[in-house]
Amino acid sequence: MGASEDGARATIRAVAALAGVSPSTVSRTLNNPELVNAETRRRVLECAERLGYQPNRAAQSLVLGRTMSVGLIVPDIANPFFAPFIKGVEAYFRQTGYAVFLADTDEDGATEVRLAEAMVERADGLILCSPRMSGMRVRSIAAKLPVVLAHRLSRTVPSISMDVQPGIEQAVTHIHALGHRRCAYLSGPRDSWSNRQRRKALHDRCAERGIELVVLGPYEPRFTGGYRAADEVLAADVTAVFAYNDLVALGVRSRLEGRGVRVPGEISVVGFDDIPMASMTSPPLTTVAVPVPAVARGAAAMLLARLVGGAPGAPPPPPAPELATRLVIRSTTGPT
Amino acid sequence: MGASEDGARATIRAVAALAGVSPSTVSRTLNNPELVNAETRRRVLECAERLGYQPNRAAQSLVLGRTMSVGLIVPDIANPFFAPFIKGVEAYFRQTGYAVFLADTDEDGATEVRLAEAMVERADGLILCSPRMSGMRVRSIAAKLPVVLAHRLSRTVPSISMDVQPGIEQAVTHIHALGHRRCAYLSGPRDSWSNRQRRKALHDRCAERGIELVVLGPYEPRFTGGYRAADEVLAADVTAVFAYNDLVALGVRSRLEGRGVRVPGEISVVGFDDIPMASMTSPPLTTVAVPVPAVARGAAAMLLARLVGGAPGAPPPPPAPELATRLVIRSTTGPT
DNA sequence: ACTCGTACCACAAACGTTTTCATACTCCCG
DNA sequence: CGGGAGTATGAAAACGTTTGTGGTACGAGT
Repeated sequence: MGASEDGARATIRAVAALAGVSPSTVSRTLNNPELVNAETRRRVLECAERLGYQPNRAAQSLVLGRTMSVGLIVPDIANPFFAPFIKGVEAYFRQTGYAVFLADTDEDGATEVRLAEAMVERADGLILCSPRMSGMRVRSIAAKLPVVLAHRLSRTVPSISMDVQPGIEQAVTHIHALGHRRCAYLSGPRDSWSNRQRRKALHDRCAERGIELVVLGPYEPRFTGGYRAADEVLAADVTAVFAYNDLVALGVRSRLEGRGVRVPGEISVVGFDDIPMASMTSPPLTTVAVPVPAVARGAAAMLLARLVGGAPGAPPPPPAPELATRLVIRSTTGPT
Repeated sequence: MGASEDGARATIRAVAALAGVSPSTVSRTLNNPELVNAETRRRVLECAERLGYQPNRAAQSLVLGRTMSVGLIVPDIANPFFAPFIKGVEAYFRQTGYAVFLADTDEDGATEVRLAEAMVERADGLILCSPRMSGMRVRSIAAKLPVVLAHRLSRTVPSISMDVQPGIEQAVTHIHALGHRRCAYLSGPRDSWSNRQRRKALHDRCAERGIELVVLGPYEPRFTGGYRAADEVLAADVTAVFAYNDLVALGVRSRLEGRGVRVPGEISVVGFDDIPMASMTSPPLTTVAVPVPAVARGAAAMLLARLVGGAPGAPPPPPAPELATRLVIRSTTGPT
């Protein structure tokens, strides 16, 4: 770093003075190089380099009216389902010069709203991942800055989600083929859009095949939630359970085993998400895999498009085909 | 939300005009209320409320010279060890009005440096979690903005870490008591400070008790790393292994089981970190628990102190007593 | 030689705050 | 009744950029 730094950061004026030009010329060399003479450009660039000049972000933001950062709000960083999502979004924006603010709502709707409101001041755009807040709230926030919803679809706000149908179709077919006729769905948070999605799809597919589906819960979408669910599952007299997500599935399995119930011997368990852990436990979990990185990239791309393209028009594109879910059969499902 | 918003955000001038005062008075009402007349204050506040006025962050940053945001750089968000850390830091700063930028280095030293450099422009301070970069790099960055190191100790830069000794002491005692005399350490990333810490402590304690310690690796600190390690473990002819972290421990256990080796029947496994997953697998993992939330709070507090208190003096305080690690005995360790 | 065009650059305004300094008013005391 | 001490407010500078407007110099065309 061949910069001769005297503690204080170099301003544009300093490099202008050093190069013997005006600040505007420096600005232009940096932002519209083609507008300045080659020789001047060289000199300015050299001086900027020498002083280690970095434009002041605040000043830029002030005049340009944008902060070059975006917000990302997720329900729970500790939930392994969101890690690849966060990584995906971050990776995408890294190349674009945008920084991303991350916030964690602790699965709480009120916190979510507070955080989103706070983001309005600091970010140019916002990605709401699996938001819990009401559609009205979402619209109110979307009115203040570009928002895209991930893992939740909306007609009024650009949004992206995976297509839950194929995976659930496959799961129900699988369970039906194994001979199960009475199953349970362990539901997730009541205000979660994806919970409603999953429940409905499951309900429809089961009905089609004459499988009786009892809905249990809601349970908190963590390991401990599944733990709680297990006892209610045993009371419900079912031979297979679909869990809201893998964490819950893992929880049930663990508790079931603790109570001496064999999985899949006596009860089959199907998870949702296919988090890394799902393949690591023994027995590994049968689960519906979700193309999280694709959703993440999609969400990021949509937001970026709204950020650079001025037109707020263009209605949300339909879920792309690569966003389909699919069943991954491992070892927690077996014949009745 | 009784704001009458006409799309464009209200400026301080707008509320000044509405309240019939000068912008300076509005600014004072908001920042030094005691300096303005009670009646004026009431009126200004009301007008601000009515317009939904929110000070423009960029403008504030520009004049105040601070951005009210801090950076947090971690090696891997997907690693469950870091989730509570991130949450802890975020929760701490949430109350202080600072926002936190999160970045993920993908366990890569070069990426880490790049990200840290990028943070310099946008944040007032920086928390480097388990940094891989060289001490020189760290100092170079610390020269540009307040930095605190977490999970790595330094004499020149404020830093905080847990005390690894008690946990390792307990683990070695435990393993020794179970009759093991030849063990392996599955090392983590070569450039990781905590890896060196753990290896050294382990080495010393084992030597004291006449336990032979063979060091294997390095392995990448994930599940798959442990998978790879398992085969080398079998070749090393040991009866117990200490893994760099829980993910690796889980990986070995899984692969060992896959090769028909019973844990803890034939080989005992000790992890490190006590991530949530450690207690969920079967058998649950014996591991050295790390007080991550305490470290997170400590790091955040140290950074905040440097941010508000002007004096950069005060040398880093020694690790507080509550930051001790401790062994959690579960079911992956047993007698030889 | 004069004009016109082009290429390059400087000047200055603007972005929305905070804060210093000055001013006007009020009140109290001598 | 005049002056000094507060108290409350306004005017203006400053923070570091970007960008529109205008001016200068130079070459070419008539």
